[in-house]
Amino acid sequence: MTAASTPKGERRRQALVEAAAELLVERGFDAVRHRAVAERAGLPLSSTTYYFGSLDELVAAAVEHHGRAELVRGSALLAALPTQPRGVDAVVDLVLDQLLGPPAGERDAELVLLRYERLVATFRRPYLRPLMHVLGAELRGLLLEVFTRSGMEFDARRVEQVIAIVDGAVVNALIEINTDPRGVARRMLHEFLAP
Amino acid sequence: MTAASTPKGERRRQALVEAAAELLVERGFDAVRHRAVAERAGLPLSSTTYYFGSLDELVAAAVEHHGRAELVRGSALLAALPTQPRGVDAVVDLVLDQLLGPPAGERDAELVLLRYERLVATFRRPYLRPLMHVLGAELRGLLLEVFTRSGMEFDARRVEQVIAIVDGAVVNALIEINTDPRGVARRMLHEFLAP
Amino acid sequence: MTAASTPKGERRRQALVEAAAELLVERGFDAVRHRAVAERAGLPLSSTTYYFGSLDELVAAAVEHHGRAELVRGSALLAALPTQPRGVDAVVDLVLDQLLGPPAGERDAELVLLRYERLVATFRRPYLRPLMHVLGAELRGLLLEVFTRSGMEFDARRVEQVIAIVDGAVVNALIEINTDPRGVARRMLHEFLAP
Amino acid sequence: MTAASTPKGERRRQALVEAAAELLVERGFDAVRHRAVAERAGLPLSSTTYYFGSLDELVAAAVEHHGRAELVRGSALLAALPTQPRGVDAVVDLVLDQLLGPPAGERDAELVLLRYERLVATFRRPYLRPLMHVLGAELRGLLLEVFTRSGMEFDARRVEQVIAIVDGAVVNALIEINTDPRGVARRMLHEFLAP
DNA sequence: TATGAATGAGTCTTCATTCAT
DNA sequence: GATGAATGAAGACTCATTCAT
Repeated sequence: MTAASTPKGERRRQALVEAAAELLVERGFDAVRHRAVAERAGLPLSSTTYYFGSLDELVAAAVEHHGRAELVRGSALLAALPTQPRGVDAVVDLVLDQLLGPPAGERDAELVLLRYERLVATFRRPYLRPLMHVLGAELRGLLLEVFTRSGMEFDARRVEQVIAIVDGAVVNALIEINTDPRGVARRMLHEFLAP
Repeated sequence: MTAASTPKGERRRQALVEAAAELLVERGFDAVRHRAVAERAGLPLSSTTYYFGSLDELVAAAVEHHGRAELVRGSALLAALPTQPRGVDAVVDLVLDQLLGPPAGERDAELVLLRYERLVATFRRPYLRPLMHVLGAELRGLLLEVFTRSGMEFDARRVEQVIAIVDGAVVNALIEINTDPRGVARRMLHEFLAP
Repeated sequence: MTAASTPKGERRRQALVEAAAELLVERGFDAVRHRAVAERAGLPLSSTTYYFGSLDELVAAAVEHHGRAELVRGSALLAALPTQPRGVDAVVDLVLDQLLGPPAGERDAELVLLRYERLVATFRRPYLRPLMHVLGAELRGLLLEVFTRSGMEFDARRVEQVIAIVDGAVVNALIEINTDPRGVARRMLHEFLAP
Repeated sequence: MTAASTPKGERRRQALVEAAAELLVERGFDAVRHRAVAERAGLPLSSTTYYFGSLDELVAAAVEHHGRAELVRGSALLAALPTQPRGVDAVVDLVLDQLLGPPAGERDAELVLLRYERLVATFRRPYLRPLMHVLGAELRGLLLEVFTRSGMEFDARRVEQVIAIVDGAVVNALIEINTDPRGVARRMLHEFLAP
């Protein structure tokens, strides 16, 4: 159903979005240029402006691409999560899974970074705001459910605190040479939830 | 002693740094360009490459300029702070003064934003790392002293939590339209310190 | 009979011509582009190349559209004009009605401008020449009749002088800020006819 | 004194202006593009934006180049003109020399055309207005002097009529295949001055 | 008969950096 | 020590036209 039934135009558009999304993680917002995207997608330069009215649109699509993928993954994790009381250690990891994505791998740091780059970048790119709000709301929903299924009665305010702790920890860890944002956040969140 | 005894070269260098620093707050890292800096400083274009080996050096100088200014201000606040027990409300404000700068008006958000833009930007600009570390260490020292003088026995770990709470709150507030990062951080920090 | 009996193709073609004609007055020859025309007509982009072999054809059609409309209006004015001796003042106005169109308000200048833009543009657009000749001949016929019905025995040469005076006056008035080509032409023509 | 003492930068700037001016006569306003100008001048593309802040500036310089050259030529003719009574025939030719430039040669028509293209183009290019006013004023001064030295007491109004007659005649002649604007204007002006 | 898709060529402009003086 | 001059590479975006369907 993918290759066969997806209209060709839609496939090319998708290829551009993916190319842009890759550049976004690898080299940041500044790297998402018409030329770079087209080359990576193996498509002519003008296809970028054909499928996207402006570079901003393409950037937004790339941000959304990542955001959606993260939410899909988060939802999947949640769907597989039985409702049962859990200890702090377990909950902390579930929270990090939702907030920072999969535990590790090659580009762990880059992928985590992107979550904060886009937050900060939104300030100077108002066109990202609506998208970021939607993404943020869905993430919070997921997180709330994680707590619920773990037997913890957290309200929205408490969830917000958890998010703040994790994000604050990560943002400050970003300047380390061999940064381990996940590790730092885990420690901090653990202390917070089990003082 | 300043104008008279400072060598001309040093003065011009400083003018460039200040111009770059202004651009940095106003329009972000991308706005720090040779041309823009030189024009704002009222100096010839090539003075930028004459005094700074590359644009990165200039960016680093601008970041340092802001960082140092913040620390100077923070130190001054601290110097004027009598040692005496304080309630949570008072401490929260002192912390925010150190972490986010003066309560401010006009460009409050921009100035706060810069603190996070540079944190996040450091990941892709390794040359900023040493500087950011020094700056961070000094800030933490200031913060620790604030707690000490307020009769609170916080250790480094606790300070780190406070920083995380504030930074996490702010970073998430950055996507709001009429963002009030300071207000959000105040609420969150208050809940954290006086649950 | 118009909407009902006009074949669909012919109607769409006409819509394109009208869109092009609008762009032509509003923003000049350069503004007549496939995209702009199609968008304004609310038709698909490729309909422009489908109904017109090239952009030039479309431009020519737009020029003709205006030229014909002016002649139709001029003929109507003439048809309503009783044969009777007239003073210079009255004749001057009748001439201006024919040469510059209705006294107008809002876009007076733009509409007048077009008459000269197309004259000048014809030099570099040979494909407009035959059309411009036909249009010019008909206009001269109208003008001659105006004089005749006003009791003035002007020959073709005299008509040519009148045209020159008006056109020369207008063309020179085009560089004024709040240009009043009609006013300028009226004064000049008056002096010419009643020295 | 030309090549030797003219600073190099000024020479290159001049080369660009001349290239632009050539394109302007040969192919009209639309042909004055960065690429085309740079290529014709044998200079790198970016030299065009180095010497001229925008394409408009370059276009204006090209227009001024022609305008000034015409005035210089007109002044020279005038300087060589003894004060003495002249017949209509002679005066007509002197007027045409001033208004249309040298009698003939290769690109006669193109050069004449430019005088009207720029008049008409000014309407949609407001930045040309001041320049066109200055040029126009100087031309009128020249013309007035021509009449004075020929023993004709023309006032500004009469001069304006003469200009209108010539310009109107030319503008209408521009649509002819083998256009002879000078000839047409001569006949018309003659009739006007010696009816 | 129509049109959506597509693109190569070109538009103006910006910029970091080099270099001769 | 200082800078005006210069430019290759790249930036976002536009457009007439072609073509498969």
